[in-house]
Amino acid sequence: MAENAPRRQPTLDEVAECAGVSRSVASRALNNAPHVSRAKRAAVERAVRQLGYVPNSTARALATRQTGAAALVVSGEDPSIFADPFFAQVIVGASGALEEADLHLMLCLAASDRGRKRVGELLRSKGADGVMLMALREDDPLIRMAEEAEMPVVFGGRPVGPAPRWYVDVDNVGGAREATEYLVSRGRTRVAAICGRLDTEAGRARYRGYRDGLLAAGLDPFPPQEGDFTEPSGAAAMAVLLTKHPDLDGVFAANDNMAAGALRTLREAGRPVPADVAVIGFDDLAVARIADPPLTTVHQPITAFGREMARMLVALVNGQDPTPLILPTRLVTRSSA
Amino acid sequence: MAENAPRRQPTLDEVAECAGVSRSVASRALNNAPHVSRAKRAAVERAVRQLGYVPNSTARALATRQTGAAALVVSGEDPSIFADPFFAQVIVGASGALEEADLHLMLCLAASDRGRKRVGELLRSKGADGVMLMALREDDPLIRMAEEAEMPVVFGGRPVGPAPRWYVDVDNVGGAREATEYLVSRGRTRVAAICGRLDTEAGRARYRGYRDGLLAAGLDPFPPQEGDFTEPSGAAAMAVLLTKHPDLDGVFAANDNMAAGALRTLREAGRPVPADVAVIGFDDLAVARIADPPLTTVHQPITAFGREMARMLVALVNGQDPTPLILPTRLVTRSSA
DNA sequence: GCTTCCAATGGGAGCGCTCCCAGTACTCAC
DNA sequence: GTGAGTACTGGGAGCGCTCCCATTGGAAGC
Repeated sequence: MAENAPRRQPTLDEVAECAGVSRSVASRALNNAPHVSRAKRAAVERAVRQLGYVPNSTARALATRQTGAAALVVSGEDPSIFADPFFAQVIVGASGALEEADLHLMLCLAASDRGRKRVGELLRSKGADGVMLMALREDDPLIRMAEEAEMPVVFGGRPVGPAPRWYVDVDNVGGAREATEYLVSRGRTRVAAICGRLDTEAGRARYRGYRDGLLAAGLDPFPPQEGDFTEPSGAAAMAVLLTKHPDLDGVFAANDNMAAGALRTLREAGRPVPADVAVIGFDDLAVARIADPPLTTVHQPITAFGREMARMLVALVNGQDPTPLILPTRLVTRSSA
Repeated sequence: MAENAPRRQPTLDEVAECAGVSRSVASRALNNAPHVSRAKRAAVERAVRQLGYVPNSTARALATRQTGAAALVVSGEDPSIFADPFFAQVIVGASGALEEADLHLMLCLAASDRGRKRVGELLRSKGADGVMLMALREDDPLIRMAEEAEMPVVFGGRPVGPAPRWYVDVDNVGGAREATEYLVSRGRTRVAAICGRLDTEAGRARYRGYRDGLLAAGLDPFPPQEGDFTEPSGAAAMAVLLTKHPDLDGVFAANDNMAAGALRTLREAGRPVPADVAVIGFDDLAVARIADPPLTTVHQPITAFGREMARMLVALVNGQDPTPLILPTRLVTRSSA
């Protein structure tokens, strides 16, 4: 009669019985722990194979107080922020590093009150062993949540305000400065900036780098023309700049999406790039290569960024105390500047 | 002395004690179950607030045999497949639907033997309540794993071979056919195809649609020029086509990435688009709008695709038996054709 | 031959929650 | 006043695993 019952997954007890050992021995054998004789170890392995046993991860999690999962939280005011290919690359890197540590990846788009509330509960209910936080804005409620969670937290990109204990970031200031200096070195003197959201640290830092670069060359920085890191916002910002400063001859955009938008606006306005206006981006996403003309841009190692963030979290979960990391950028010259 | 101990999260027992009720009553109150007096319900709520109690999700999962998580598995031979912005949009949709059902999202890039093995273990160890499978190739080992997992499985896009019981797909044949017919209606008579991987159902179906469209118009289909859905592969395929069939006047690319690549090759070859060669894509990703000229393409509702996939899985998890779903496509005309 | 020591063993107590079920108290109809 | 019915209540048995610890038996040392 049990024959037709929906066959449950076998349990450790059944494996132990089948192997003629106690549950303890079976458990130790399974976890490659010492104090198991060769013979019994073999017997357990046989039983595992015979019964098709796989340990129940939930039960294990309860007993060990470790879930075997890490959460990657992407903040934002609406989920479409995640459509930026930047995040996909981060995930590729993070996923690889987590795989090495045998952790699963939980992805949380915290882009609504509901979403943020769920993240809070995930953290407080010990639903993951640690968290990676990205795309935080100034006074982001997630910052508090993370602090209150008694759980390792790694910031992917410093938040606005005091630097957290553990983070991975990119040299935003340096990269932006290098880009601007490059523009200047190519003879541009009226270089405007399409900057990213100024309620993010990346947005601010890149504008600072731009400003530093111009000041160092004795040129006047333009006031920030703010976009939100999307292509349309870049196109719009470029249009405004063209009206306000028709004589500009260079543009630093705080990311490639906005640079692509700027390119579009310039094309529509009949301002040839780079002959008339030089454009430079930031990120070195696929769009930089596809754009017409191909974008000169500040490359940042996005996959490495994700990887290092995950590695830092793994270290934290293992009780270590890693140090913050700032990844270098590098200028990639193509045709737009 | 307990004062200085690292304060553990309070447990249900402590909440119960603090509220002066039994654990059972506290549990019922927490889950809004019946058979709890107003007074005790209030007492429990007060205790919860006072102690800052949050139920431990692992313990709950063990007791209920439900993890509260759904896995999204992206197959592929290397993780970079995930860099395709297509997946990000799917995730936005899926994430929203899962949020409604209060499920968390586990993301698995099964792009190595190790990765696939981990997915297998996730499924068999009951690490999630259900799975969504995407980007499967012919004879993909994940198909078997999914079958063997005693867990709801939804396919995002039919796999090559017999249709699974539950899937969400897009009308690939119809969309490709409409695109091709559009090209023909605009007077193109020598229309080539840059098709996607032919070991995926989407790749095959779109080629079929292309072929059907040409045959219906009494024109000869070109043999498939295969790419792998990436921009460089599209550029390469276009180069080959240009050599083999210099007289072509239209190209149907099986996705926007490859269409963008084709555009690049055509530009470099000095073949104006669409004057000389008309190009049409598939997906309607951001790149289609950014491309120069902006791509005419087959729009598919990607976010809805993700959402419906997740909803189907939720229905399955709730014991319902949803029916497969095929989403419509729609031609979006811009300038490339 | 008798301690000493240690690898191997298995019983049992959790981990923190849900849920069955027996028991209690109370209302209401007759 | 009695019995049936009903809304609460809390004890206890799991869910499937890990891990502490007391126990055992054989090898090693004298």
